[in-house]
Amino acid sequence: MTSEEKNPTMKDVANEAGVALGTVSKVVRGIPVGEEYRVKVERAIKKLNYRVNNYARGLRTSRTGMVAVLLPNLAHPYFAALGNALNHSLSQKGLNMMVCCTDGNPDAEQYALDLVDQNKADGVIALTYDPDLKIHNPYTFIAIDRVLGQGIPTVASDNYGGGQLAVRELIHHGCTSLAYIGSVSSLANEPAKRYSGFENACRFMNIPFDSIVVQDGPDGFYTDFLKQHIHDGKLDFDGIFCCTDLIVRQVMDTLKDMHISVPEDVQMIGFDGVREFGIGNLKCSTIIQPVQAIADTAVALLTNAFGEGITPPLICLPVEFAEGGTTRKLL
Amino acid sequence: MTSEEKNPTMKDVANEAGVALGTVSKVVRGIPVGEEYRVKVERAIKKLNYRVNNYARGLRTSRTGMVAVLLPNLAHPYFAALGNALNHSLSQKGLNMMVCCTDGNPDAEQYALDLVDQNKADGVIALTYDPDLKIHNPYTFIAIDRVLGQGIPTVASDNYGGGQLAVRELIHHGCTSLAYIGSVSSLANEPAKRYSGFENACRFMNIPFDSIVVQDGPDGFYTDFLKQHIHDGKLDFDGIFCCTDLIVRQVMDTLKDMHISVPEDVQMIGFDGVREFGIGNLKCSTIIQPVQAIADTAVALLTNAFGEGITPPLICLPVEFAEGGTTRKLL
DNA sequence: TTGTATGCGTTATCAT
DNA sequence: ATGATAACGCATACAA
Repeated sequence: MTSEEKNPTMKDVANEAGVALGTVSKVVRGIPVGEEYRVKVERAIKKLNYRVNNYARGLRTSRTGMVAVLLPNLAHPYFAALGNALNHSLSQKGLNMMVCCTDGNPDAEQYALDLVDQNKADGVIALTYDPDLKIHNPYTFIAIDRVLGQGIPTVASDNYGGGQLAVRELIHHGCTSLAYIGSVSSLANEPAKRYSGFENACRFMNIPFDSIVVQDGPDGFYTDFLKQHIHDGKLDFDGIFCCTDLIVRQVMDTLKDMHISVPEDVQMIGFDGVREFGIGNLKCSTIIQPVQAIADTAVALLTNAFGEGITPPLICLPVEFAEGGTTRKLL
Repeated sequence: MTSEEKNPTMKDVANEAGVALGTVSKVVRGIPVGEEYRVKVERAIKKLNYRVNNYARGLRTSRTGMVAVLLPNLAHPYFAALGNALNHSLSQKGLNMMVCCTDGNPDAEQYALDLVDQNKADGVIALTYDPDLKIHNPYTFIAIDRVLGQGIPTVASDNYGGGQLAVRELIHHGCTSLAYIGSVSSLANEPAKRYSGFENACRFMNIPFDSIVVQDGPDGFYTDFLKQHIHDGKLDFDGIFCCTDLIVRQVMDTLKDMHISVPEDVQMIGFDGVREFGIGNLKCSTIIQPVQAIADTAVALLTNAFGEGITPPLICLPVEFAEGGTTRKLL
C-alpha cells in the first residue's frame, strides 16, 4: 500500500492562500514578503500540513543537505566515535549524514566516493584505505587520517607529536628503555607517523629503544619480538608505546602469559583514547585523539569548500596524554 | 567554486548515441531494448561518463534509496553494533543509510521521523525513547526495542526469554539465590521484560530472589541495595543478573571495593553481548542479542512494507548465553 | 520494439 | 513586492 494520499504541493498552498506560487516559495525559504501575504501562506501551510519536496528542490538547486561519511565500519570504537562526532558537527550545520561502511574494500570505497556524482550527497568525508581512489570532484572531498594528494584536504590527529609525547610521558613515568609495537594498514597513512615521532623523540632524548612495525599484522605478530627481548624473565625495556589501544590490550594478554605485570614491570601507552562502553573509563594509558575536533574541522573544511575554491592543507590537531592504568601513578 | 562543468544528462547521451531519450532511460534501468541500441547507448554513457541524477529520478518516482536510521548515539557499543548491522543489511539491498543521532531528545526524534514526509528518506528504522511521537506514515516505519502501538512493527530481542535464560544459566552454574539489578529508560520498553522473565523463572524454579529496578538510575544506584544484602562480609545471593553489560561492569567495581570477588563469591550475567573494541572478547558473561538478525529483520519488514500493506507484529528474536569470565567455568 | 510528449515540485528570471 | 513562466533531468503513457 502506498503510504497515503498525495502530499500537498506549493501550488496547493498557493491556491489555499490565494497567492501566487512564487510567493509561497519565498515564504518557505525565508525570503521577505509582505506581512499579510506571509501570514496567509503560513496559515495555508499549516492547514494543509505542507512539507517541501526535497527531490524537487534538489533537482533545481543540485544541492541536498546530505554529506556522505565513509568509514571502514561502525563496530570499532574509534570509528564509532568518529561517526558520532561527525554526526554532531553535521547536524549542527543542518546537514544530514549518510554512512557508508566500506570494510576497507576498494570497490566500496570507490562506490561511496561516486555518491556526489550521483547527486546523492553534496560532499564526502572519508577515512579510506585504497591509495588509488579516483576523486572526480576534489572540492567536495575531505580525507581523515589519510593524505591523498591531488589537493585534497586531510584532517588528522598530530600523530607525530603524539609519538613524541608518548616517549616524554614514559620517561616522565620513570622508564629508561623503550619499545614500539605497531601494525599499520599502510605506511603512507598518517598513523604511521606515530612511530616516526617515537623514534625521533628517543634519539633526541638519547633513550635506547627497539621496535617492531609491520603492515596488517596478524594477531600476536609481536609475540616473537617480545620473546627475543626477555632475559632472565625480565624484558629488555621498561616502557612500551603501542600504535593503538587495541594493541595495548592484546600485548597485555601476552605479557600476562609471560608473567610480566603492567605497569609494575613494564609501563604501556596506547593511542586513540578508546573508552569502555564508549563512555566509561579508558582501557589503558593513552594518547587521546581529539575526535570531536577532527570532526568539526572536517565539516568546517567541507562546508567552506562548498562555496570557495580553497586549496587546503594537512591539518594535524593536538593530542593529549591520559592515565589509564597501564602507567604508574605519579605523585 | 562549483565542482565542475555541468554533468551530462540523458539527453546528451541520447544525442551522442543517436537514439531517443526514452531508449536511454530504458537502458539505464535495465529494461530490454534492441541489442544494437543498447550497445550504442552504453558506449555513449561510458564516453560521457553519464550518471543518473538522483534528484530527478526521485522527483519522478517519489522514491530514493535512502533509509533513515534513528539511534540515540553511535558511541555506545550496542548502538554502534546495531548501526553497523543495519548498514550491512541495507547496502545488501542497495539501500543507503542516513543516520540520525537523537541523544534521546524528543524533538530530535520527531524531526527524524518527519524525514519521510520531507522526501529525504523512503523509510525509518528507529530506536526511540519518546512515547508520544507522531508517526504520519506507519507503513514506512519500523521500531526497534520499543512497542509504539498504532500498528507499527517492532523488532527486538527476546528480552523476556533472555531473562529466563539468565536464571537458568546462573542455576546451571551453581547459584542458589539470585538478584536482579536494572535501570531502564522506560518500563514501557522491551528491555524491561528482562526483569519480568527473570522473576518468572525464579518463581517457576522456586529460587529465592531479590531485585532493584529503577528508571534512569544514576551511577551507583544499586550501592545501597548491595550494602543491605551483605551480612558478615558475604552477600545474601550468589548470582546476579544485570539488565546490561555496562551495569555488570559497574557493579563489579563496587563489589571489588566491598572485597567480594567475581565469579568466586558471586557470579554475574549481563545482557547485550558487548565486545571489547567492538570485536574482541566479551566484557562479561552475558545474554547475547542477535544484532545482525535484528537488523536484517527490520530491513526485511521495511522493504516489504514499501510494497504491501501488511499489519506487522512484535517480533522477538532468540538470544543466547555466552561465557565471559563472570561465571565459573563448567566442566 | 522505438520515439515523443507531458508532468513531477521547485526555484529563479522576468515583467508587472 | 508580486505573479506568471521557463527550466531542472527523468520516467512513462501513448503514438508510431
